[in-house]
Amino acid sequence: MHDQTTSERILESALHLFSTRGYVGATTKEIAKNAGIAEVTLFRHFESKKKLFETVLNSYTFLPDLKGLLPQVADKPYDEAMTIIAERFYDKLSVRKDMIRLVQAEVQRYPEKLMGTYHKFIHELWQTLASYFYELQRSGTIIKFDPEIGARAFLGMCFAYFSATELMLDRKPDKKTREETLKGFVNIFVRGTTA
Amino acid sequence: MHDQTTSERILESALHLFSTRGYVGATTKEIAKNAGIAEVTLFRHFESKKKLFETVLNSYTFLPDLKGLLPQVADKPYDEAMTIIAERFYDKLSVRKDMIRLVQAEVQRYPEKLMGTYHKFIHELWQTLASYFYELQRSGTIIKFDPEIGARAFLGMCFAYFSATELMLDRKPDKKTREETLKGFVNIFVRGTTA
DNA sequence: TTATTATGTAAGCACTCACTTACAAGCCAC
DNA sequence: GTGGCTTGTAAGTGAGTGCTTACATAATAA
Repeated sequence: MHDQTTSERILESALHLFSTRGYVGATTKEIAKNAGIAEVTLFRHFESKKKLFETVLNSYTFLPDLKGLLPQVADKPYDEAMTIIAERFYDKLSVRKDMIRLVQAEVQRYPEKLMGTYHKFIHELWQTLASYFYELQRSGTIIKFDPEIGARAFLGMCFAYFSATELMLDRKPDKKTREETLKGFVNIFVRGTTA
Repeated sequence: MHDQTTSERILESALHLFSTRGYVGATTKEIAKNAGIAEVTLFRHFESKKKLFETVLNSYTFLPDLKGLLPQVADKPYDEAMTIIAERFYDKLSVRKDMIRLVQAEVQRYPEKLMGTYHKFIHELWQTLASYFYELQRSGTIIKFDPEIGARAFLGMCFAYFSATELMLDRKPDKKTREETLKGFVNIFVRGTTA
């Protein structure tokens, strides 16, 4: 009947409700109901709402890692590689939509914990793409510029596009529109950086 | 003693607390205390917390308008104009930080109202910058590309930079770092679009 | 069978929060 | 001064909300 454990179902339900209603706005009763269990069962698995929230934070990541992606595109032409990066980055953000919303909404309330992991992840993202740029600069494929600023620029426009469409307006653009927009971003960026 | 009216003080306090604690997390008691008035006075000015919230939403804008800025830079060289736009855009976002946080956090709760205004404002932003690009394309200064996608790309990287530094990490970068980063964005974008 | 474990139902407790009511005090116009 | 107008203090109400306790039920393991 259930292929997930009760704890997993609670965590999933909690992530979704925390992300849409916020920490204070999500009630334990509703989290339980959404998970298909009784409220008291929730407290048998997690000693308090606060602990449940912290477990959610530790159970899911909210940013994609590019590390696994880069080796796959390293030997492709520059513009093709950047297109793949843009689309995969957007896809992975999309899958983690709930978690991203949660972090954005609660970063004010839990600065130590959230900002710590946020900082770590985002820094790694930039560094990874920056190191790719650095290689291309050494091989003379692209011009010299601060690789980290370049990485921020590129990931920034992709993130802002994701944020505007899926986080704020909350309607996914159709595949074609999305591909054309990202391709437009890539074209400008690639033209602006190719040697 | 007070150069603002009581209602204005309440609205200001409410904006700040709604934006940092969220709608549910901000209590009327704390809003009143922060405004330096008694809680009951708050309810004499606003019939409910919900009405107060809606009044806050209607009292402040959260996105800068570029319309006033463009005429001032229209006759400057392209790269110089874009630098000014980037910096002013960032500045104005920075001033409206509270309101932006509020919109991001509560867009899930008040989709009709917030998404309506959000959509309207951001669309106008894009359109304004896009029309500037369109002019430059006609005069042959920059290459042909979808002006709206270009506008989204440029404003997107600026917004993402603002969001990462001031909304999430919550520490303003020093002026020099900020200027260098934005200049780096502009360089890539301008090189990528100049004819 | 018997004991253990995971879950459900039901009731309730302590607390907070939005909001109200009643009354007093200061201020300003006339 | 008198009468409005605004604000403050104090007390309270009713509806959640996190969390607990007590007891029953079903499945599983010994």
